[in-house]
Amino acid sequence: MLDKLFDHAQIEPRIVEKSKSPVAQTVKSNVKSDTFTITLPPPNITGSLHLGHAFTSVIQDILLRFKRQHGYATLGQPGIDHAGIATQIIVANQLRDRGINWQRIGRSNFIEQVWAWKEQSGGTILYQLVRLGMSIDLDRVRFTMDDEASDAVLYAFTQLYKDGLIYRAKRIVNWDPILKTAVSDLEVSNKTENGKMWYIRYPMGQNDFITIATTRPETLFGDQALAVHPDDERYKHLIGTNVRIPLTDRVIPIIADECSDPQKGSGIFKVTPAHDFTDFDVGTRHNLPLMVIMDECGCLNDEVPAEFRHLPVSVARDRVVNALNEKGLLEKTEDIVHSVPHNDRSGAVIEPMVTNQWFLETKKLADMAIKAVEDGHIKFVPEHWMNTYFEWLRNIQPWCLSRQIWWGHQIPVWYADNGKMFCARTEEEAIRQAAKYFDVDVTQVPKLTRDPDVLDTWFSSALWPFVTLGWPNSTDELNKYYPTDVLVTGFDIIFFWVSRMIMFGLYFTKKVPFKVVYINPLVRDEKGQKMSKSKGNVIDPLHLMNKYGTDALRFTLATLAIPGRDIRLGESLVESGRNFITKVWNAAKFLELKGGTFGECIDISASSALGASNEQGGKVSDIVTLPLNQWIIQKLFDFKKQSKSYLDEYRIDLFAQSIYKFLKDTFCDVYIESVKTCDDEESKKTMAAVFAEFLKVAHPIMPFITEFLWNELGGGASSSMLLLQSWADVPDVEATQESTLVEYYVSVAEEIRSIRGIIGVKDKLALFAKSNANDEFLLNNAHWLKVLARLSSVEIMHNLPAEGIRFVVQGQEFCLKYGDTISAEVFEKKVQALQGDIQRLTLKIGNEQYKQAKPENWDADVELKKQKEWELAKLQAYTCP
RNA sequence: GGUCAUAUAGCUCAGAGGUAGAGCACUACGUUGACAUCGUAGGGGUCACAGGUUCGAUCCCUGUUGUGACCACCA
Repeated sequence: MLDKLFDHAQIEPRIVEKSKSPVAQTVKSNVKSDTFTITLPPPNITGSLHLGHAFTSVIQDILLRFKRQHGYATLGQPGIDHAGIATQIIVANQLRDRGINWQRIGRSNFIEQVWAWKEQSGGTILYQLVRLGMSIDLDRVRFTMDDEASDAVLYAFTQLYKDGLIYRAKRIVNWDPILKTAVSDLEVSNKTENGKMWYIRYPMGQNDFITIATTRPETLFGDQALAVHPDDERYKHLIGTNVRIPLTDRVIPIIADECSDPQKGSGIFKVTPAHDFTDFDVGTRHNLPLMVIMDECGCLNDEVPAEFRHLPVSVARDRVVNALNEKGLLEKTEDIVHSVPHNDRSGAVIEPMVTNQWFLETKKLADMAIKAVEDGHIKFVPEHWMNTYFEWLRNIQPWCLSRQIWWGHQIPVWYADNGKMFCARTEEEAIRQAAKYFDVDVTQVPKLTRDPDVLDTWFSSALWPFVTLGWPNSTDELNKYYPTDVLVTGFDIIFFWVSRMIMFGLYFTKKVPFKVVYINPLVRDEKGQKMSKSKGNVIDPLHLMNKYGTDALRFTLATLAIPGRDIRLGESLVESGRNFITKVWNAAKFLELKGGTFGECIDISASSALGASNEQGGKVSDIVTLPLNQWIIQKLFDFKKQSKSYLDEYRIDLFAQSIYKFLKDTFCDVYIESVKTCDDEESKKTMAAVFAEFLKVAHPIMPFITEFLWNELGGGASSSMLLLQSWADVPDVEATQESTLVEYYVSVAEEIRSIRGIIGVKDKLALFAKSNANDEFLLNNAHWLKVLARLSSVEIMHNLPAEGIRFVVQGQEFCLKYGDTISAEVFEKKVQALQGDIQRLTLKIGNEQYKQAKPENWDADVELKKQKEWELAKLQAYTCP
């Protein structure tokens, strides 16, 4: 006996436990050659489950379960990411809180601390994902810094180095003076701030000067030139002459460069190649020296006059401005609003600075990646995200790979004292290379020093889809599961991750890493705000799961998986999701009450009699005789077909909707209500069969309740778990006459209900139907029509009574008798509605071109108009009290 | 400055070239063989605006406006 409500807290853990082995098994299975693979985006080891994870995960799991049910060898590859900078910050802060300075304990001690922390907290999120119903095998969890992944990273790096795509260069990068590392331009976000524009006079000759505008006066010590536009009449004559940098004795030239915009500022700009991105390019064009005037902490260094040395930028700026002012070299100051680059993670103001870094030449890789999508080898869902992808790749810059932090994959390059580099997967190999280079025995090689930098976290992430399957070794798994099928992720990491996986996938494996990129919407709060800890509007998925059940949360998220639109999630939505789960539960209770079980039900699977006869144009009447049962089975087939096609198109939202509609509108509202009037075996068995099929279809979205009911109502007795039950085969059957008539009388019932609303009568009504070819059917099926339409009796007549409300459905006349009266108001309303319809139809029918363009539609409209006119006439014939 | 998305009921959002839909909220009624975490019914929309294509546009095209996001620039 089922309880009053579904007790998710009790049942969910049991189902999780029970599912482990079959989930793991389906990965190993070699029965079927078809595979389906999703590499789960590895969450950070610092992470805990938030709604964004929950949402992405549910979408992935729905796809995984759907495919697994259909017999695919299904792999959802789990893993976690070492998240270089993010993790280093967290562990450093933890040490600080314990009174330990992370820099002082040294690199190897620090890394030991991170590993310890990883062991302790890493992976919690994976258990949370399993609670969410993710059908993944935790024995397969990989880590982006495990031994295999590390080897793969070294392999990839050395390969790219050998191919000449990786190089070390002194170039301008985004420098974070707090973390003391380079960061990628993707990690930099610009914040709009109030600032000032200073107009500074650069002395020229004896008494003359030239004015330039800048927001960064403290960088003037690094200036190498002033630039004007070659066609700017105001300054043309100055090109080639010199000016003196204020506060110094250094003299720099005035140069001509196209990129100077006469409209901006004073039309002249100072060129500081070592500390500004555009200036770097100008400097390169004009062979200007790179003079770095800052240290790694963002303080001015010894290149500047003594009084400004070792000052942080902000302090130095004020001092420089004051000094300029005192010397009369500050012309004016303007308040402006401008954007300033920040690092989100550390909060630091980014200083563009020239440093030695490792770069990856990306142009060729990007071209390959662009082509793969252009040629349709990779599809984006929704498609428009392609544009974002293309836009970035077409303007791609070299990828700065190196980070000056400790936690990560250390760059596999060793230096000899003379600066010679040896790139190798191991130190031994580097020594061998050095021995060859120095032409000495390996034991005689001078001391080599390994590059202290580590790789950008996304380097290892970019290899993830194939590293998790054993690459660079040619493993069975790699051959079987790669390329993977779908990548589900957020639009915010299209640049960081998606495009880089595609580049590396194509480069290293010569194959696309995945065939479809499903970009899922961003989860926001009820007001449309981005959820964030600082705003305090974060909804904890664990809270929702505890309160409403995991199935409720999954169902709710699924209904919201609308492509191309951010979703707003409030608790009330999950509540209505929970209500639907309860509805499923209650339908099961009714089936149980009726004595229906899955062990004894009509076999409507593909192998059944229907399936066999289907080849000869089988009909549902071959397996059930009662019209109601034929009808519901036909509805079920439609539902299954529709559901599958929605999932094939990644319309998870419509899939959820079709589950909702079938269960509620079709199965509960019509079928269960009608079947209450039937006490025969066939109906019981049909109901059981249809509900069993429903559970199969609904399973990917609500695995817990469906699995439980499957077992509870006898499905588990004869076979394995629901998660392995296929609902793939849907026979293509023609509607039987009986089921068509059921459909028809259901619509008659709907019409009666709406009339009842109009006349405002609640009592049971007597229905008279004009005799026609369906008389016998109507008599035999009046029992359920009476329930659906709340009728006291159904009678067939050749001449309908003169009194009562007349209506027509598809040409058949009906009359409803009632004791009450119609109020003048509702009567008038109905008349107006009919008149409006008739007027609209008259106009439409009068359109000669319409008649010619769509004759079938036109005929239907003519018929419809006749009916409406008839109905109106009957209504008006009725004397309104 | 560039790109993309988006505008439909009080709210959150589906939708199709030919009568505008759901859920929530609201109103009324209701415990009739599962279900009050419910049922039955109801009110409520110039489908942002302006052009164009079409016999017909809320839907397709163009433009405008609002909103959101991303990229770039920022002397």
